[in-house]
Amino acid sequence: MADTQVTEDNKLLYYFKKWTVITPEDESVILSAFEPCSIKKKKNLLVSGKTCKYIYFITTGCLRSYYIDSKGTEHIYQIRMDNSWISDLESFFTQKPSKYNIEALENTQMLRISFQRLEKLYEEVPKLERYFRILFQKAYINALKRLNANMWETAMDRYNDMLKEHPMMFQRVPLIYIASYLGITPESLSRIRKRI
Amino acid sequence: MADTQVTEDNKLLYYFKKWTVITPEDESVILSAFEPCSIKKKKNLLVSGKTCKYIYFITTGCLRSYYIDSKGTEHIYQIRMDNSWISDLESFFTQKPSKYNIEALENTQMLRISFQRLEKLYEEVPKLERYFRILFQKAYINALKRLNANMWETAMDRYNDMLKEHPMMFQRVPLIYIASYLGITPESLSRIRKRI
DNA sequence: TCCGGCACTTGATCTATGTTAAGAAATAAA
DNA sequence: TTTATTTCTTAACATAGATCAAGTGCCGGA
Repeated sequence: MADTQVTEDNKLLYYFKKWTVITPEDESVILSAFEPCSIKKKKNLLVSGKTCKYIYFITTGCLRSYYIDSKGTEHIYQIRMDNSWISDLESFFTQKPSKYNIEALENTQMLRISFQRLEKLYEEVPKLERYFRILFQKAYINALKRLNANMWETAMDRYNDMLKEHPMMFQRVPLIYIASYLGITPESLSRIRKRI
Repeated sequence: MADTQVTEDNKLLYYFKKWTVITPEDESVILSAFEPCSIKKKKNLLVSGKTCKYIYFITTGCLRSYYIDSKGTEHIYQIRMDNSWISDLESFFTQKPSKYNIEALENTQMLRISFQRLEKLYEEVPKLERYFRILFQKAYINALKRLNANMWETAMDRYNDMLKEHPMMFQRVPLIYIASYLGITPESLSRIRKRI
């Protein structure tokens, strides 16, 4: 178990170090700010109406975030797997109730940090502002790409792009969720797959 | 003219100060890093194939960024007016050729900073990392909202949302551009407007 | 090991939006 | 003021993807 712990922590630091300089002293400050947590498959990490208290770095596992529209239909806007972040950022940063749900698609291990603790951590390790600045820059650019694809490309093109860029997802995530993430119905996705 | 200059600069600093602490010494460092520039209506700030060398803070004016698909159709992904930033961030941060064009819809005044100069400025005024971290956080959240709206709401709902959130745009931007920004054709927008 | 529900597929029909084409209104240019 | 160009509207028709409905296969829990 102790060994597993170390591996998880190293991956978090590994990503921090990709974009900013972290001293050995910073490392222990950072590690102590995050707390490990885990969730079983099909359980909820966040429920609509509650405030999102944490951002989570997924060490291993898979989660989806979605909202339920006025007709009761679920719409998935994120699917995240190992070594990425998940949260409802709007709720997290405003500390107001969320419209979204986050559910585990697999048993999942994470490292989490609360809003207050993160604000304190930015003061203790200002270099982290740089890491998160670059993280959000990239996330923003990706969101715009996905937006363009959804507005101007066919569902089939989006499906093929996803096959190329996230082949692992098709191994681990049911097609009904991938369909919703692509902005189409499971029936349409099924027809698209038949055509190939 | 000198007076105009001061007003412009104050607005830039005003936005920086909203989210981070800027000392008087920092102020002059920041102001000297940005260079004023302007562009006439219908002229291009960025042409597809060229690398985007600057990010621009619009002091007054209006610009659109768009790309041209394989069929030759223009698709607008950003319309920006006074006191906001415009650039092709992907090209800017990677310093590789852009797929996008940026064109002035009005005579526009801006403050610009190059990639190298911005990197240097981050070192001179590390607090700016915080400002841009928060800026990109918000931009990312907005991009996801726009994505959700485009995937799951009707064109009419998106039009009404835009009327509410950006009423000024309808005064200053032709409907053909707003239609493209909303992800529909001018004909569809025209029909939507007739129904109201 | 059997059952019940979830995941996936297929077909028929429907609908929002796109496409094509044309003309009116508004704005810019001459 | 006249002309040219861009913006906006309207109508007829086309289509991608949604909806509704039904059926198959599979996995996990009693």
